[in-house]
Amino acid sequence: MKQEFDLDSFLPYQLSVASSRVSRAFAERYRRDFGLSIPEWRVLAHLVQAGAVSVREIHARVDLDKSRVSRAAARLEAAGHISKTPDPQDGRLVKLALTDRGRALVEQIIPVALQYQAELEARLGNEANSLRRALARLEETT
Amino acid sequence: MKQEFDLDSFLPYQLSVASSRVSRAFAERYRRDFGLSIPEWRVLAHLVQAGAVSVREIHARVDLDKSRVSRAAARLEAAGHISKTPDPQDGRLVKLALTDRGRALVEQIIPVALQYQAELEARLGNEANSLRRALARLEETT
DNA sequence: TTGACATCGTTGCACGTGCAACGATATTGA
DNA sequence: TCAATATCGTTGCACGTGCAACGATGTCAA
Repeated sequence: MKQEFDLDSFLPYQLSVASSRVSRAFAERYRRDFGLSIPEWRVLAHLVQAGAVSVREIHARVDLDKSRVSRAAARLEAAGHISKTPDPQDGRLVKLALTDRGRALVEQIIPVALQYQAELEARLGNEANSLRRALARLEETT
Repeated sequence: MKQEFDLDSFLPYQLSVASSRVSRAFAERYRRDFGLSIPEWRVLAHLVQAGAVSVREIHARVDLDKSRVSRAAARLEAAGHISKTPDPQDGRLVKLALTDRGRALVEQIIPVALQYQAELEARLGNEANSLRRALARLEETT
């Protein structure tokens, strides 16, 4: 039997290509405007909604290896965007929290992020909600 | 005004997480069973449907930087899965082609790939086609 | 109390990647 | 004809990442 296989219609490939293009474009935007990498942006975005939180928690919630979180946090601290303080209850934990400067930065980025999302949704048209549903389904069944 | 932002419902983030999980799981499968990386798999998959083809062409068609294609091709040649021959018409081009051994390998991988895709589609249920449509829409509007 | 084990965050290391530069070859235009 | 320019594939390099190992701290059971 003849082997038929079309990479272009292979779902994992389509997903990977779409994702890397979207990420690259978005990453370029906030790298240029704010000097941030993707892990740094994820850490900030989580802190703004979760308050003071440990590296471990971010690692678990945001799909980043703990070493990535650790290094992102180190850079963010060096830039004055977050503070790192040992947890008084549990000396193993390090609490990360936004500084005022960091919060101001995040509040600049969020509108840019939302606008980029809106551009994506405009490109997707009525498929936008389908995409969200499908991705949510994948998330649930992991 | 209070800033509201939920990373979990941010589309680029959802897309990135879903994609990296799918890719990681799939990559692990054919790394373990066949010793292949993602770029190598893409090169093989393209060769099986396109015949003898240049590095440049694969680079353009398969969303891989040409250095990645070049290195993947070097490894595949070392493993005896493809041949690299200079194009007689244009000395700058290198034609890549599957060897018999490479073709036999690809014919082993394809069923595994299709099965993994089927598992994904099973998880997605009736959202599978939505996802395909949405990804196609993103592809078109790039 | 204390020893074994678990968890946290950091770090060393190997590796893959993106990007730019390079030599080699082709093409183009004067 | 030949100099300028473009294209192709490879490679050097800097950098980010995943993984494992580590020291420090905490937990738990004997």
